Amino acid sequence: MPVLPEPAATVEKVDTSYLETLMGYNARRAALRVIDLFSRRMAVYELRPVDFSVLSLIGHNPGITSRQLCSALNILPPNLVGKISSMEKRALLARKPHPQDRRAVGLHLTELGIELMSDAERIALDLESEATSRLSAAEKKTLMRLLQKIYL
Amino acid sequence: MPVLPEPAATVEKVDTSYLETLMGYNARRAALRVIDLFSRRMAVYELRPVDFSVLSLIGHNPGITSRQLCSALNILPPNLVGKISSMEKRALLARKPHPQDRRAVGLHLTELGIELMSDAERIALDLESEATSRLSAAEKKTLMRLLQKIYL
DNA sequence: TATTGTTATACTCTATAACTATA
DNA sequence: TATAGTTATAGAGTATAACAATA
Repeated sequence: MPVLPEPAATVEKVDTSYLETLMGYNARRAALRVIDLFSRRMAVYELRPVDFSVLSLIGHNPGITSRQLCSALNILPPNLVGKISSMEKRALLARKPHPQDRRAVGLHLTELGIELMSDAERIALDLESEATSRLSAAEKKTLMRLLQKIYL
Repeated sequence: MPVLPEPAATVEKVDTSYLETLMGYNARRAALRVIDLFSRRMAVYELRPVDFSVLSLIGHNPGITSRQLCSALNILPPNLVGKISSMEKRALLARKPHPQDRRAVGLHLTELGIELMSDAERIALDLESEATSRLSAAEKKTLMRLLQKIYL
């Protein structure tokens, strides 16, 4: 009977089953997948995911302040400043004096901003259904609801 | 009859309902929530989420190569080099010559690495159940399955 | 020729401290 | 004294190009 050589430690197929039991791992991988697709599709509009969220919230909440945006989107004020001024330079949004508080600034979409977001929201809808193409309508609804139970 | 002044555009409560219809938004917010918790709990071990994934895959796949790690975790080779050498300096992992391919390096956990990951995986389990405390066991299982249908 | 691992490097994202003007 | 917005800056994450050694 021949003596088999000690098998060398090599990995044929990587076993990821443990990581796949962790919610953090699954949520991160899924989020990155959708966001990568989003970034590629929105590149023509030069809108990153957070830019899109900011413009969308301004569009649906005319007069919203920077502070309110930061709270709603969980971003820090210093990191919003550059985005706002950049999008103001692109004439996508306008800053107006806040009627009650002279420290604050009310944010509004311009006509150009409204048009761009109209296109962008249509693109977003397409890319979302592409990213979730393997889920049924009921599964999508369930997934959204369960995700919101985590972060809301 | 008094003429009411034109109401100023101020936002009382921010309406986020549109964003909450987007999978990308929900997945990103939920992932960031779990990962923030993870980062804070793992700070004592100086393990970031990706470091944990790397050590975990090495632990469950002794002899795995950098290239295999990059493919499995969707990270780029140049961004793994620093992590590997840093964790080698901390004596958490060892690099051994690959038995068949002299270009490659097989990665293995040290005794110290095994002990640290044993603790870390226990912490991870705790923090995961904290992050998903509002979900039933069945909901957790469903959520994992649906997330995997997006990225796997 | 193609692949593994690596260096250098640039760009983006995120975080903290400190300032100003208003409340 | 506290808050809205801002500046400066440091650190972490992510991307591409190019190289040496080996397949």
